[in-house]
Amino acid sequence: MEIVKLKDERELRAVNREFSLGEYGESWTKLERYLFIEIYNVIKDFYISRSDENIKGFSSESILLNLPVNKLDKTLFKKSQLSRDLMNASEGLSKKQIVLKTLKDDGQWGFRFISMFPDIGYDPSTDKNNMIVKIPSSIYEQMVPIESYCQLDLKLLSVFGSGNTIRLYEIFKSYAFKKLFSIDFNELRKLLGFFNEGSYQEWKHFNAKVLKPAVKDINSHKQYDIEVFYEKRRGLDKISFTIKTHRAQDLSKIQVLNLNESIAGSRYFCES
DNA sequence: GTTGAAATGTATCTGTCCAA
DNA sequence: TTGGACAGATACATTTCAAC
Repeated sequence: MEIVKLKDERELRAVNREFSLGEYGESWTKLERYLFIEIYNVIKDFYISRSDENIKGFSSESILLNLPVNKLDKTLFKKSQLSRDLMNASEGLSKKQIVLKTLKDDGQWGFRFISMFPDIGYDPSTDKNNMIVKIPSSIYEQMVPIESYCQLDLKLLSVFGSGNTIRLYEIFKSYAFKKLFSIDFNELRKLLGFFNEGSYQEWKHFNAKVLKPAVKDINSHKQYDIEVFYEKRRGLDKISFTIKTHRAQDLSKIQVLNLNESIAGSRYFCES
């Protein structure tokens, strides 16, 4: 695993804590996660009125955005293989979907499959500086409730060894403002997606294979962000977590944008 | 305080999957 | 083909807690 060098400047990303990349699909490569975060960042900047320079179009149906290729963190790509890595990660993202399933008492299944990035591309002959990403409204609407945002350390997301750690880091960060919070074992399994899969039904297995290694991983980088302590009393389902923040983050810059307001310098297409 | 059962923690092994 | 990550099972050690 890559060792993070101690630097003062950390790059933070605000991510809606109700909308986790850890929940959708089991296998995300690091580059797919990274591109997801960068796409997310463009949308977040737009919705908090920080920047709309990368928004090509916006309607009630979808949002179309530019992802500047030259601003991507080159250290995450293989040398001289940026374009190929980018294509592979984009292809991976194009296959990601949100799956919503419900089972009624009478045995009937309800379902909805939504592609997260139905149109993602890069055409250097047209625009060599930007990738184009189109996101349906049903996806980006899940991204925008600003009051639910928490700030994630981008470097940490790229360094964590497993998806379990990333998802738990997101969960811990979303509760970090509380300092102390409790959650039932099965509720935590649901958040991690294990409940539906039926995995880790016993606490000792869950603790040994998921929680403990993830907390150890997160705490090994505590100087950049948070340190996690937890306790589960015998016979109780409740797990008590204490989150210690070692590096304060500035939340004051995040503001809520009223979507009914007109956007200054609007170049967006409106729904007909 | 002692005891013993139950719960929990830890170490280790096997098998699977995936990327290099 | 190989090595690493991970899930799951098992055996054994340790801790907890209620009953006495």
